[in-house]
Amino acid sequence: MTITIKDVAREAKVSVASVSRALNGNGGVTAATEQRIREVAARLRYVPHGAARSLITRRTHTIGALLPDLHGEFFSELIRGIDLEARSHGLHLLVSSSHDGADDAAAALRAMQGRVDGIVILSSPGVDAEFLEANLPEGLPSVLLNSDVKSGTAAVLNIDNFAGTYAMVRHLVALGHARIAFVCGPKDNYDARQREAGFRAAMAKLAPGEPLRIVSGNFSESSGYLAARELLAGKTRPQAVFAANDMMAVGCLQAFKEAGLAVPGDIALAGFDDIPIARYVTPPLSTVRVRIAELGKNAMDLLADLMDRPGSSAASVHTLGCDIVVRDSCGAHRGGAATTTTTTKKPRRSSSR
Amino acid sequence: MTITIKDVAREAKVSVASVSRALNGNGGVTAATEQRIREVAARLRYVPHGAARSLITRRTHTIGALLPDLHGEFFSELIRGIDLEARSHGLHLLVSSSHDGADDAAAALRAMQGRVDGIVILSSPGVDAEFLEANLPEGLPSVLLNSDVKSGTAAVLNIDNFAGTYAMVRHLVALGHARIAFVCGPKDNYDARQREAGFRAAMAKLAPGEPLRIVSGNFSESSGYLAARELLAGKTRPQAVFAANDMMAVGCLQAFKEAGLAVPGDIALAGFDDIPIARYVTPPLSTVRVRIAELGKNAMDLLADLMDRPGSSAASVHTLGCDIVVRDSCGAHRGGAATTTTTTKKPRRSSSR
DNA sequence: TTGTAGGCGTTATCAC
DNA sequence: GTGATAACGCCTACAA
Repeated sequence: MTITIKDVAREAKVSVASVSRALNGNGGVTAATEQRIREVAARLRYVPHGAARSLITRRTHTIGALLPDLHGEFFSELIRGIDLEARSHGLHLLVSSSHDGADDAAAALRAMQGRVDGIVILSSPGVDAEFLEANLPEGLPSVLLNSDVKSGTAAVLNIDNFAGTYAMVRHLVALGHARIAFVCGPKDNYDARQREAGFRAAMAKLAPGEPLRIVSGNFSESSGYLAARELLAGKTRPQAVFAANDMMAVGCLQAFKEAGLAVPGDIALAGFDDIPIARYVTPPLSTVRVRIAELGKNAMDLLADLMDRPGSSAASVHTLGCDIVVRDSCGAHRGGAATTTTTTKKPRRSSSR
Repeated sequence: MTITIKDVAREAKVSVASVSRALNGNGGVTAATEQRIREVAARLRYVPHGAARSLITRRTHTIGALLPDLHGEFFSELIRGIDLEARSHGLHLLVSSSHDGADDAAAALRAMQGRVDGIVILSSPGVDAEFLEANLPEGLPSVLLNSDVKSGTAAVLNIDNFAGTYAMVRHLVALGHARIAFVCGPKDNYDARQREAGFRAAMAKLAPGEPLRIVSGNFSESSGYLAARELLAGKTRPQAVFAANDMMAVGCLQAFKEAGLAVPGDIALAGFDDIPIARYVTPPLSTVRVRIAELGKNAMDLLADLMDRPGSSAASVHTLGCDIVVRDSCGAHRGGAATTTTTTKKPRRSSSR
């Protein structure tokens, strides 16, 4: 059937050991024999069997990505970023999406055993500290994304949701909008919680007198639509609405249009994520840009780092900053974009935040 | 280090054979011992080593996906579709994107040897019949997507670009637009070629007298913008513009707006793909919907089929139909949407088209 | 029912 | 420089 190293050895009249040496360029073989072996191998279209090689080498040259779902811009961009960087490290990518919560994720994690050299895990409701404690294979280098678990063994990389939200509120306030309402995301989502916290902190500091107006959504367009209707039904209409993600902002936009409100004339609007659609709605949506592909790239780099020096339980926390991108939806087109810098916190396990 | 079947065997005071039997549920082991073994395995957090198991089992429970790139809606939706169906077959997904052409793809294909049970290949310029002949591991079940190569060993699955374009032209003509211009895609892209062919055929049949107006683009938004400017610069302005994909249509839309033209009042516009953005531009874009996730699902099903009965060189050609979705950009909102049916051609290797 | 042993395809460690 | 041969972790005859 499929041809093995033995076939090459027989054909080239050498031992399998020599074939291995020649093909792996480890030296210890004459240029002449190496040449001959390479020719035979090429002629026979010999390709080493990955699993067999991994077994003895203890390396798969593959990293795993465990995601809750593959739906939407965020995930595809993230995978793209990871993949791009993985390639440049000479690594392959095994993706696994767990739709059905923690059990599913646990199974996926098990299946990765012996198939990957490291793993990137995007946190999701069921995937918390104790889950990882129980299911993460020991000694497997891993990077946690958008998670508040402080793992002793994994590196953690987060988006700076807090600073991003804060910056956007500052921008809105600077534009003269003090009565800002917030459409928050699902409570069990880490990013959503951070964004809401950022909003609360920013309002407390930047618009101290204003009563907090927060309505709940679930990151979906329709939930944004509903939230906007709820806001519009209130007695005092907000001057600006800040949605915790772009899709909800798009939903708000729809509701505003239906209500005959001009954006930003009658009401300003801002989102979070900067998904491609944000640029194409009318008016173009001001938002907080998350450089998702870069997040993936950084995660991969972090992982590669962990993989290079195994055992070094470099549990570290990193944060990727985000910019605010000003378009038309919150009025007063301005040039600059505030940028949150990327920071890295070293091992300190204290609960500093 | 990582714990193996031997550790479980020792701890449970049985042989490795019994552990294997117990854990794989093959029977031939007392309920009592199985119970004990399972407990020990759970306590030790034993997880079989994938590579080792694959080596003897000859199965990896993994399929590979070879894509030219991971950028854009199309790829992410495709992966999603594949992944979803792969999961339901109990298979994992190894993605590999080859950015640098054929050599890159060849390397990726080699690396998959022994790591996957089957493979889905999305065609790209360098990946043609002879490439596959040379690089596709023999006996590895494979499905080709959007490709015109008639492989003897692989199943082929295509979008019905031809019928989709044809249907859209019919719709435009029915709306009273006879002077339809076409913005085509890159010449080295299979889908692009098919769409142009569909347009030519449709125009010849449905608007016989009209001179053909075709300008070239490359599927990018900016190329669409440029193409529209070129069209507008001509002596007679077209009544409708049909872009070979949505991103180019979006570019056209921008150009029309800048030229002070109302869509669809002054000029109608249609695209192809139905990417999410299509719904959010103003006016919403009429387009030909490609059910990309379904394409991925079907590809996976085809592959699973091939994997089930190995050796059966069931080279077959399948086509996935597409609908036209009518929004506001081409005038006269109508309800229904023409649908191209999904067809399957059996083994016939003749060049029927 | 259970254990022993051989082999999957490769690399690594020895001898020669 | 080259060739046996022992791992790597697992499954599966075959024997007990």
